[in-house]
Amino acid sequence: MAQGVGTRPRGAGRAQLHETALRLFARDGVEGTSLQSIADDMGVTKAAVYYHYRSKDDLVLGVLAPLFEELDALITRTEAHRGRQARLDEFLTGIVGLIVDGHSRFAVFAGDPYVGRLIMSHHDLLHWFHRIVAAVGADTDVPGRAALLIFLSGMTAPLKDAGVSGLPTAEQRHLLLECGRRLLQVRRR
Amino acid sequence: MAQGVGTRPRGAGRAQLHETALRLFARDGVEGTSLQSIADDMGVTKAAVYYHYRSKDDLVLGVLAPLFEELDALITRTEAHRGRQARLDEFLTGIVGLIVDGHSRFAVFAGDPYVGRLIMSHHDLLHWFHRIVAAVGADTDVPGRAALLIFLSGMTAPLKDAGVSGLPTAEQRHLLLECGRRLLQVRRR
DNA sequence: GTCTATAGAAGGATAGAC
DNA sequence: GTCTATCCTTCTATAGAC
Repeated sequence: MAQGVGTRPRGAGRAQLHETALRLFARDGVEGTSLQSIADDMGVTKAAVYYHYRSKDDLVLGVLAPLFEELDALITRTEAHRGRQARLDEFLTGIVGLIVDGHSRFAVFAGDPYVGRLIMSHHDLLHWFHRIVAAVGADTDVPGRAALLIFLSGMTAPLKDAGVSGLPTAEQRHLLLECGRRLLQVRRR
Repeated sequence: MAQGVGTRPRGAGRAQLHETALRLFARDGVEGTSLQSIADDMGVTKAAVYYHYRSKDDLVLGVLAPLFEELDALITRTEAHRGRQARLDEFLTGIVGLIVDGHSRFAVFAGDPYVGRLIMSHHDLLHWFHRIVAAVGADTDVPGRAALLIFLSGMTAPLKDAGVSGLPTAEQRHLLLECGRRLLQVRRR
């Protein structure tokens, strides 16, 4: 069956490259991972990597691309709800799912200094963040924004803990969701 | 006045080196900061940096050293309290203080992949984490540990937000403390 | 689609003059 | 305490054979 644009079968090598690169990025950081080490891990040479992407930056963006799409869809879904509580719930559920099932893509996205700078100059991370902030109604509310930031940037940490990563993913989701709800619950003065 | 061990005045250059290195580490990540760029920023040469530290790893540890001492003191102080609630309170207040007043030392410590690996092989980060976990009584409690991890690793994010970093430090402390309390409050089933 | 070979830049680190 | 000069390694990236 034809599966997309063009006739060329878009290599299985590409999928393996994504998988390998993501794993090393998550473990050693993007700047701590050379194209050489990726190639070594795959048992090929650097030049084989350059066949798929013409620069390291491109590779990083390529690896993160699926996350960008899912993030975009989640925000759109969130914006469709009415009422802050409903939006918060949709967003939290969705983002927790992305993190637990995302094979550490989110950790690389949110935790790596190199990625931060890269995104800032390509996709504009700020645009997404503003949409998120507005979608959950935290744009006029400094404490709310602070809580959201803590959650977004801290959320991936428990998954590296042995006691948590050993749990079934359903429980991981539940655990993170609990934390998110506790942290982001609106407070009346 | 004699001020410490030895006769040599432990240069003012060293203090400036610490300040510069910390600023660049926080902005670009440790691996994204070359000794060359540090030297350039200070208006000296690489060799001048090597006078103070014999390797980059040593420089990183030197820059973080004050944090290690403060962290150690805080944990000891926390362990002295009786009752989980009192310990949690002492710890939260202390750690928030370290982060707000620490000139981004904690951000580099907790957020940089390079530092993670470095500490693992020198000071043993795990030892500290276990002491922290035990001190606030989260060692047998997986959800509690997850919440603690989210807080410790996410806590520095709001301070990079313009709306938060513009506040007086007293309010920043209050804001973070609120989030910590909400997140770490013990839940009965 | 994968390889060898190599260019060219940048990084960490050292020796020794001033 | 800071400099110049240099070494060695590693990195990104390209050219061109198979």
